[in-house]
Amino acid sequence: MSRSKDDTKVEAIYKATLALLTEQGYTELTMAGIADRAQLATGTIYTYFINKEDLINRLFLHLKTEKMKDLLQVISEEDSFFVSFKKLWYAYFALSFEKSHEMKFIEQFTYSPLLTTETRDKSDALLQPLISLLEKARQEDLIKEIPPEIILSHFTGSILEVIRLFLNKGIAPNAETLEGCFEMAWNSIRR
Amino acid sequence: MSRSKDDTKVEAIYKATLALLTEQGYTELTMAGIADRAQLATGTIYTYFINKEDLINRLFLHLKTEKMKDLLQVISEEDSFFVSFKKLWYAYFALSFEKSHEMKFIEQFTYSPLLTTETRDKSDALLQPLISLLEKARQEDLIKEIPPEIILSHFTGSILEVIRLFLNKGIAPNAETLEGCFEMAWNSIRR
DNA sequence: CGTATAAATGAACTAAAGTTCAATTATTGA
DNA sequence: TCAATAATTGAACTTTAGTTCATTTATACG
Repeated sequence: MSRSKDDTKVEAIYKATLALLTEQGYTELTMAGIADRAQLATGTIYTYFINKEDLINRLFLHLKTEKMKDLLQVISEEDSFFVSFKKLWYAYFALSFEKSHEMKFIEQFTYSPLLTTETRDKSDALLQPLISLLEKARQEDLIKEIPPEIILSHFTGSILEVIRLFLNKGIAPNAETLEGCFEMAWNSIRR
Repeated sequence: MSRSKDDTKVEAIYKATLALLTEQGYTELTMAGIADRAQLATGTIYTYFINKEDLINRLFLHLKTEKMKDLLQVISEEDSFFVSFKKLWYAYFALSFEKSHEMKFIEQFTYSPLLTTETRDKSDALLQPLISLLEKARQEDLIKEIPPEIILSHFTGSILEVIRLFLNKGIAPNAETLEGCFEMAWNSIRR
């Protein structure tokens, strides 16, 4: 079996897992169900994943990696810090709506005991580009003197929680509200 | 059996559930384990709770109610909005450290599919005093023109995420960092 | 006291889900 | 073409956990 075929199966399993998880939640997520949805036999999953835990951990890293890639794509070296920040903030918001299932999955498992410490470490490492961006801004005295990790948590926390609120109510924010939210974010770190 | 005895048992079950959940996570949380920890027979739990789902839902509401009571205790009518806000913010932070297990439980289930819509509605209703406080500040033009629910999400999100960071690293923030975090919060909503 | 009511017990029942593996099918490359 | 290797299948196995209920124990009260 060729490399690309492997990826197809893995992708199908990922897709099925994500779909079932967002439709029914973790308690209802069964290996049989995943296999069924991915149009495979139950046993086939075990050719690609050690067990259910391995599947969840690898899917988590896969989605988080994709998310960070999507996010970092919107900024370029020439941009000022403010422009980068604004672009990233809006991209994060837009992404959360476009890929709400993926985002919900990441959220749901970020602090779940199902993730191994290895997954958690790898996941943290993905944030490095954002940490660096904040560190540079700190050196240039553009933002407050607070550890970048804390600033980052402050943001991801606030953005995600607001997004959860919208997703929960099944509505999208209007441009005005969105701008208001961005201002809250910017004012919280600007010097 | 008298009323107070009932409460003792229910409390014991709550306590055992919380302990096991924070020690091992939901997947390892069994009714037998809870009973064992609470020094009861498995069947006894079913005298007080319909089933596992009911137990989780009621424990969630119980903890959330307690948390809100603790929080609202720190403010009084005479306080200015800024003072109320600052008191609440610091109280929230302190509470999260003192009762980190309770907070982690609330967090873990806030967006979990295990909660019924009824629980979710009752839980939302508990936030009403805080919503009112923000609405009043809005009318007095002390804060930005953003829906109070969004402001509230923005806060709980950012505070909790920063707290998670500290709890995860096993460290407590120093006074300086704490003050910095509070300023971030205040600056994000002040007019 | 003694009877009625309620609570507690924990072994047994039931159901379900993760995992395995012998048999089958597909792919590879000489 | 055809053996060797790899992938797929899905029924069977195993384990585990939620729930029930007949029995025992405790409590309430006339």
